[in-house]
Amino acid sequence: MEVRPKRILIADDEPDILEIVSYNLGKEGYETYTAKDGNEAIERAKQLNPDLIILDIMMPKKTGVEVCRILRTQPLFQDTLIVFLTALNDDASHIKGLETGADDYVSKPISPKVLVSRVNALFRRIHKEDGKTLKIGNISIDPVRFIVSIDEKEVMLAKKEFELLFLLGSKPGRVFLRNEILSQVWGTDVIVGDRTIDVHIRKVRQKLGVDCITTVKGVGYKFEI
Amino acid sequence: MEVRPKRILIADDEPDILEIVSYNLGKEGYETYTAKDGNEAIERAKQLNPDLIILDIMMPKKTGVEVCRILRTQPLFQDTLIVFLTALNDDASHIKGLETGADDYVSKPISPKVLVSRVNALFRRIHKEDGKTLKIGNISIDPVRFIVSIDEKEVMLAKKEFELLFLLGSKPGRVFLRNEILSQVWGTDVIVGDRTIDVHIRKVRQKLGVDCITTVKGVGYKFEI
DNA sequence: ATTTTGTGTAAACAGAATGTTACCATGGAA
DNA sequence: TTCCATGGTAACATTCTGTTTACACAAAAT
Repeated sequence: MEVRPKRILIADDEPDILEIVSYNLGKEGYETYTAKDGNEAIERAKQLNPDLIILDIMMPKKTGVEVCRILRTQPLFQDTLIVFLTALNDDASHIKGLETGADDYVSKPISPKVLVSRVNALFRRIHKEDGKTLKIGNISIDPVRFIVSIDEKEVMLAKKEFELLFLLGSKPGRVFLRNEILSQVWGTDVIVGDRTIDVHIRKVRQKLGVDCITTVKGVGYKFEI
Repeated sequence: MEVRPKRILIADDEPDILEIVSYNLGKEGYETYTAKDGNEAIERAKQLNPDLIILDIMMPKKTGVEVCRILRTQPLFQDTLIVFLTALNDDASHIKGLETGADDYVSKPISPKVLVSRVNALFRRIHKEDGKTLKIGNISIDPVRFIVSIDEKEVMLAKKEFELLFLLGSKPGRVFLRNEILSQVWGTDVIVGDRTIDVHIRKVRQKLGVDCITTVKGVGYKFEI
C-alpha cells in the first residue's frame, strides 16, 4: 500500500527555528506546516490533523504545554504524536512536559540531526504495526497483498476503498470523524464533495457483504463486528 | 480492569545505577529485574519477557546497542520498549541508538525523576486505549467508541444524548444547572426551547434502562448511581 | 383548595445527515 | 482506438435526530 507522507506541524515563535526544522524534516520526506503561536497551533492542528506536532514551550498566546493539554482533551488528537521543544534544560519542565501527554522532548539548541532521528524513532515506534495484516474476527485486511478476506473468501477492493477500510480497521470500535477520514484517506489538500465518503463506504459495505461498518450519525463511522 | 504490573529489565555494569534505577521504578509500581552485562541482559530478557528494557550503552560482554540489535531480530521483542542509558552525551551515539531500534534515550548522569517520567510516557503511549473512558460504577461512557456500556451491555445513543450523558457523567454527583447543560451541550449561540433538555434526559433514561440521572427540581440534573 | 411552577411523556414535525443510484471524467490496459 | 476500472459528483430517496407542541402530573406556594 502506498503510504501518504507524514504531516508534521511545527509551532515556534522564532522564524529561524521554524525554517531550519521545517527544512530538515522536509528533506526527510515529511510534509511540514508551521504556526507562530499557541492559538495558531491549535487552529492549524484542527484543520490539518497532523501526525506529529512539535511545540515550543515558550510561545506567545499559549504555551506549548497549554496547547498540548488542550489538544489531548480531544479524541481526535489522542493518537497524535507531540514533541516539546525548549530552551529550558532543567528537569522540572522536562517532567511537566511528559506528564502533560507529550511523547518526547528535545532541548534547544537544536541539532537538526537529533531532532530528525527522534522524529523518525517516534514514527517507527508507532508504525511497527504497519504492513501487518489486520485481523478482526473473521475479517482480515492485508495491506501487502491488498486483499480483504472474510472467512477465507477473498474480496478485492479499489485503492480508496481499501484505504478507507484499512483506516477504520486499524482501530476497531473507534469512531473516525468525517474530517479525520478525509485527511487520512484523501489528504488535506484535496477537496472532495460531501457525499464522497458515503459512496465509498457504501461500496465497501457492498463488496464485503458483511455489516461491519457502523454509522454514528453526526459523528462518523467505525469498524465493528 | 486490573492491569498486571509492567516488568522492566535494567542492564548496567554499575551496581549503583542498577540500585537507584530499580528503586525508583519499583516505587512507581513497576516490577524490576537487573542484569550486569550484555549477555546476562539477553538471557534474562528471554526468560522474563519484560515490557521494557533499559540498556546501558557501555557494558561488558556486549554493548547496549548490540543487545538491542540482537533482541530486535526476534519476533518476541518486536514490541518491547527499549531505552538506552549512556554517559556519552554526543549526538552521534544518540542517533545511533535510536536508529538501532531503541524507543528512547536518557543520558547520564541520570535524574531518577526524569527517567521515571520518560518511562511513564512510553507506557502511556502504548496504552492510550482507555484514556478518556468514564467509568462510574457499572456504567462506562466511551467517547472514542461512542458507546455506553452497562454491565458489558452496550447501548448506542444519539449524538446529543451522548454528549448530555457524558457531561453529567464527567462529574458524578454534581448538579448541572439547566443553563450549564445548555451551554455545554448545545452551545451558547443556539436557542432551544425549555422542554428540549427534558426530552433528551428522558431518551437517555429510557435507552439506558437504569435510573442514574436524578432530577433536582428547580435546579438541574445530576448523574448518580 | 386552588393556583402556580416545574418536570415527565407522547406524538408530530422539519430538516439534517446519510444512503442510493445513475452518470461523468480520467487514465491505464488490451 | 476501445474498453474497463476507478473515483468523483449530482440528484433524489430515506432514515434518523432534534426540537417543538400539547398536555398530564407533581410539588410547592398562595
